[in-house]
Amino acid sequence: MTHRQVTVKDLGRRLNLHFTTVSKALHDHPDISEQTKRSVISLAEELGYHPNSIAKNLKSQKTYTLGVIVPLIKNDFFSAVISGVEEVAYGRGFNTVVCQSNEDTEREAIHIGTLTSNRVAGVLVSVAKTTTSGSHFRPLQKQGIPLVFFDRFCEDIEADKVVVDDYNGATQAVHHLVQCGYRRIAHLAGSTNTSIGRERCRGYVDELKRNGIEIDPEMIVYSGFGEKDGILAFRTLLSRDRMPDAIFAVNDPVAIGAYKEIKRKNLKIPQDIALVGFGDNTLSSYLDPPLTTVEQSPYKMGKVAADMLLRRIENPESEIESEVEVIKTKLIIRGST
Amino acid sequence: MTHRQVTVKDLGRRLNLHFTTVSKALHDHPDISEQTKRSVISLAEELGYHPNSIAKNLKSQKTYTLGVIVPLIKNDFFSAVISGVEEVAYGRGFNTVVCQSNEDTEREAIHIGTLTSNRVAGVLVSVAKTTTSGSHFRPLQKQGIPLVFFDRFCEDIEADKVVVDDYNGATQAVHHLVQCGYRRIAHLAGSTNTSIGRERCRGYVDELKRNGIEIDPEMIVYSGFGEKDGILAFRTLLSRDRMPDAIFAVNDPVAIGAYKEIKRKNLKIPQDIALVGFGDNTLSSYLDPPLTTVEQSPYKMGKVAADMLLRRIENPESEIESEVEVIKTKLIIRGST
DNA sequence: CTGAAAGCGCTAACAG
DNA sequence: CTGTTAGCGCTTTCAG
Repeated sequence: MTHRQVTVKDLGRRLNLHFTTVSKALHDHPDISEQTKRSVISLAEELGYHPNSIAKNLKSQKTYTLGVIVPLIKNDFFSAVISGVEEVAYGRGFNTVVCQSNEDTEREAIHIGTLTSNRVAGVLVSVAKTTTSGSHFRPLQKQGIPLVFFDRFCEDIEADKVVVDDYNGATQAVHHLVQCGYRRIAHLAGSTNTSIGRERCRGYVDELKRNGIEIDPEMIVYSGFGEKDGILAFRTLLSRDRMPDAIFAVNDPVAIGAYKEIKRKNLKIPQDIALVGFGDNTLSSYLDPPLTTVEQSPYKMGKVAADMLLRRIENPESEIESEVEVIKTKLIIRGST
Repeated sequence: MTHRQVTVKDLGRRLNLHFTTVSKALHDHPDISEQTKRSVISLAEELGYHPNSIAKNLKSQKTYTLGVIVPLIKNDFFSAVISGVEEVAYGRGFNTVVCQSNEDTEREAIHIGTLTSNRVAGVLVSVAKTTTSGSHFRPLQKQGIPLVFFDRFCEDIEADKVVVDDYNGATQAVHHLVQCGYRRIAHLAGSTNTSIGRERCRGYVDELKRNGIEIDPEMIVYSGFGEKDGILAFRTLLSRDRMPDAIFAVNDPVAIGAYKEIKRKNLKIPQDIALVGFGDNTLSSYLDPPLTTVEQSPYKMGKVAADMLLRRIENPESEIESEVEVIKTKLIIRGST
């Protein structure tokens, strides 16, 4: 049953041809007679011959594989990015190998190692939360394997990036709240040691100022990026002096945490308190009322990132400075405001 | 900048050692003196040497890569499966290459082709909806590459499978409704040309019978698997003579469609009508009331499938009949019943 | 203890 | 038109 893999030699043996002749025939080389080509090709089909890409890659010192490392595949955002990456990779004849770091820097490093060993053509990474230094990405660069960060990146590594326009997304969200007449707008900020947290907070602050609304430090609660963080952050907010009339949350999970807590306190959204998220997670549109949020287009982000990477792969010598692509956001207005 | 990749020969040249000696040193071969080993290893680290897996694989005729083909990566269920696969693959030293078929048989076949060419160690597939014949999986089997189907499979291909226990999941759901005192239980069935649809419907019917409840054909509506199908199916149900007091939907999207429609008609869940889904989609727990549903454990399914595949890979000669693993379901009781 | 030689499957330059 | 040869980077005998 388990037939050994068919090779050009096998084909040659059966046809009394040298295996190199077979190889040329399969590549439609002009040297070879139509006659021979036909017989080779038909035998190849009959035996289910598939050229060994490993040998080919070894010879050519090239490979048609992209590596992707994400914190967690089973995640709305990242799986959509991967979908986008696979889509353009497939279209350009590349395969995609997917690795998850589980937010663990060491595991990230190990993945970089095996991807390097496998001589992937390029690597896409969204770094683990715990990753501070990017030194484990150096091997890639040493081997001349191009690297593109998406969404989360390392400051200390010079590489292409694709990021969401966090700042403008935040201003859009806050602008909308102001338009709706809210004035006491709170911000459930993520942790500000990530660029995402910093930029969204900056957008919030600037947009309030731009509208002549004073910044009240009491109205900013620093938390994490999860639903639980949202719950806790909202409680903290309530424990302070003055009630907000609207909340801009750093992302949808945090907004959803706040949402749950608001409902639990029997407050009405948006009458008592309006709520805006960031990310347009699938379930945000299913809440009651559905959540106003900022669209991040992860699928598009994956496509853009893969595209950048492939450009690098196809122009290996270009000493172009690293570039940053910014994915435009779009405000999605729903019932929560 | 773009340094050529470092090889054993490079190391050898720098140390005045033959490259085979270097190779042995790196593999901690007893032949080699500690002295030499140390110098080799330290130079390897210094130069950022990473063994070329391609060459290694070519030599050994082995590869440490699993291929996964799913209809769409950007999908709750499949991305969770992939997550599970990657998890166990990683733990056993394997990489995972992910391909999406976009529910297109031809694209599925192309993926099979490149995976075959890349001599992946094994392949996991959930087949595209449009796939009827499985003949494009033959090349794999011809090359002796093991294949495991998960969730969706081809009847005409002899291969290992991992499937959800649809029948018992359905009986659990219906049993629960009966326990709660509902008697007029409707079923929004999917299309019954899939095993999923058939088995869940069979479970529904049998469980009613087992409880002495007569089957009323008016209470079964055949639809598809999407939210829209749920909406339409519920309307159909209402247009018929008698109102159900509970609904068992073939999956969560259909249940959610019904849910929306029920709310639109100003009926109360579960007072006027109870609702059970199947699949435990993320958003089901966020509905108000949250949806009672049957857990499918896609993450676990991924793990089990990868495990089966790796077992085949590690025992290539075992002529064991193909096996079927059934993932047990679990009823998750929430507010909708 | 270290080196030489062969070969994994393929391609490409060169001979016949 | 077809065959020979060499080599991609590595491991694995087998000699020294």
